[in-house]
Amino acid sequence: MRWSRAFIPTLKEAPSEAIAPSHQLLVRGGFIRQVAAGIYEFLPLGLKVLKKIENIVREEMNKAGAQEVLLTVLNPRELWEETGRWELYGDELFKLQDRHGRDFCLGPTHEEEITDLVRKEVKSYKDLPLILYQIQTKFRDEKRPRFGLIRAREFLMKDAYSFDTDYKGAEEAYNLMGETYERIFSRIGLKYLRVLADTGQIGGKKSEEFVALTPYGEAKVAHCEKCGYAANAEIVPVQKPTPEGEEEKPLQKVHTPNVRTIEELAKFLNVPPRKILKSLLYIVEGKPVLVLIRGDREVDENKLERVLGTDNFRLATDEEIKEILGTERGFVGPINLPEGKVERILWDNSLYGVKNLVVAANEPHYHYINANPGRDFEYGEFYDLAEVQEGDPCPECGAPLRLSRGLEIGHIFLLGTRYSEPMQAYFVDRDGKEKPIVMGCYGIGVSRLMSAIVEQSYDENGIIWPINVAPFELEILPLNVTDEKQMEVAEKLYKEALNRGIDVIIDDRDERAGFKFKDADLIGIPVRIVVGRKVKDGLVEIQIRKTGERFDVPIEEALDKFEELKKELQKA
RNA sequence: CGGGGCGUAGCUCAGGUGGCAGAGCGCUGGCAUCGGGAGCCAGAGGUCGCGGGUUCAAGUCCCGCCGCCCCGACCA
Repeated sequence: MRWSRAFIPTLKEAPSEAIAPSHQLLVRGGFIRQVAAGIYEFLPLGLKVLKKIENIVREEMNKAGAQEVLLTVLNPRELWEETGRWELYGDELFKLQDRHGRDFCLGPTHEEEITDLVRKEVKSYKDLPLILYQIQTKFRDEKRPRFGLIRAREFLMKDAYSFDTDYKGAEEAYNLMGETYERIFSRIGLKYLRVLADTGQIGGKKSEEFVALTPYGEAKVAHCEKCGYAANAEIVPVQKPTPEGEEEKPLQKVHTPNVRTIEELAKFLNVPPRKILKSLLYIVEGKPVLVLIRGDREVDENKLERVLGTDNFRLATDEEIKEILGTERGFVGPINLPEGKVERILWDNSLYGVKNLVVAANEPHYHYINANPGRDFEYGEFYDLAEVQEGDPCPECGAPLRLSRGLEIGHIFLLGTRYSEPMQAYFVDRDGKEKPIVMGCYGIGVSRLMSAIVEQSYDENGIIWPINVAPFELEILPLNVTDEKQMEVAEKLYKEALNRGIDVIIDDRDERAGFKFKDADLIGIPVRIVVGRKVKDGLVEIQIRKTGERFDVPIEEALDKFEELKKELQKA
């Protein structure tokens, strides 16, 4: 490619709406452009990277024996009615009608369609096992699209589905996909964690996420350096503490004017937050539910959802607190509750066995000190509702857990018969009996990967692409295009690089050197050969984007040296 | 969906109290220059998000709508 003819609209400044580094750099580097919230165009450079990622995914999937198909974007409503997801998927489903008024959706995922295909064609155990996959654009009307490609409403996904005669086979497929994912993410050059996860809306028996470690990620993961345990924070159990042996002191009511938050209270009464009982009033399916937790802990609403069995809940508003409990925010507690007003009281494990607590009095501007559950008010049902914290004991070995933020780039599910049963995807087994196919499903966010890579690999000058996914492997940069000798050498190197099959770009624009260096850094080409004054001594300079290293080599050795460097960069 | 912010040139932004539409960068032409977005001269470029209202007069004040971004809950 000749830069003078290329469509690479780079920007000196980041657009104001971009916050995440990957979003800013992908826009500035001319990889993507936004059309609407969460909807992006891929420009030539962006598409090149996307295709390289896609091909790595494809190669590894094929190696694992999976077969590529291409399903449809437009899905008829009937298919989604069969699994109940036309309703369950909710507003995230993009719905539309054809000219006859028939309902369709734009596929957000393809369990329904693939199961439909397989149930029609697979009749016997002889047709199994089978793994099918596709790389296709998905549509989800996300509540909040964010951070460029990180959470988009239209995005490229690789989705795979496995079909087996029994759980043993399904588990083998699941494990095979897990290993395949590890190979894919390693080849792409990502630092990631494989963690246990919630099966969530998709359903099923078991699932793991692959999380790219980056501070801009949306997922919180906990991992144990001692035993290797790793899980999405929302499923990490937090154990009950050992009961305190402290002696119970007499209950005392104290005036706490306008002291509402845990921090204010801790300061005002000079007690540590862990000695404060925090009470949160939730409205669950329209009914008030009180959640109690230790002052130094936060409620994990994913855990709460599992305990409540519904996602239809939210914190009560100030008005609701007044109306239901007759008190104000900050002064809600389990003591002196008005009779029959609260549907249910849930205790977090963190409060187990704690003594002499600070508890709000359910009366504005008053708290109790030295309140003791069991003596001053009743214990209730205990549950694990707390967010895991850095240093909490590992559920496997007890060593302190570490917390990191990350970006979910892949997710594998052992589905079982969640889809095959309702959709009646049966096969006839060796024993002549009809049985439901046992399924698994496996997703990779292909376009999201592009952002994940950038999040893990950039500096103040721009992107640093791993060589396997870089838009070009090599840039040849003649400093002065009006210098005949320089151009002659640059052109010669360019043509020979093309002959050798190197993915190369030559910056043949009549621009100042600094300008061209800035652009090259921004778009992140891993290696460049600078052709400058030293050509008259038979030398060119090689520069490595990642390390900033630069050194002279004889012109005729430059491309050999590049190929050597490429191998090293692929290993790193 | 709850809370907050922002919409003015291609980009980043400035435009007290209502009174001629602005800057830097980019773009076009010219000059100069050629190892880190340097400089000089000249020029083009606007439905001030959209609709209504108040006013002699609205980018500015009021009402409604739309769009985009951020925090929270959900997902690859």
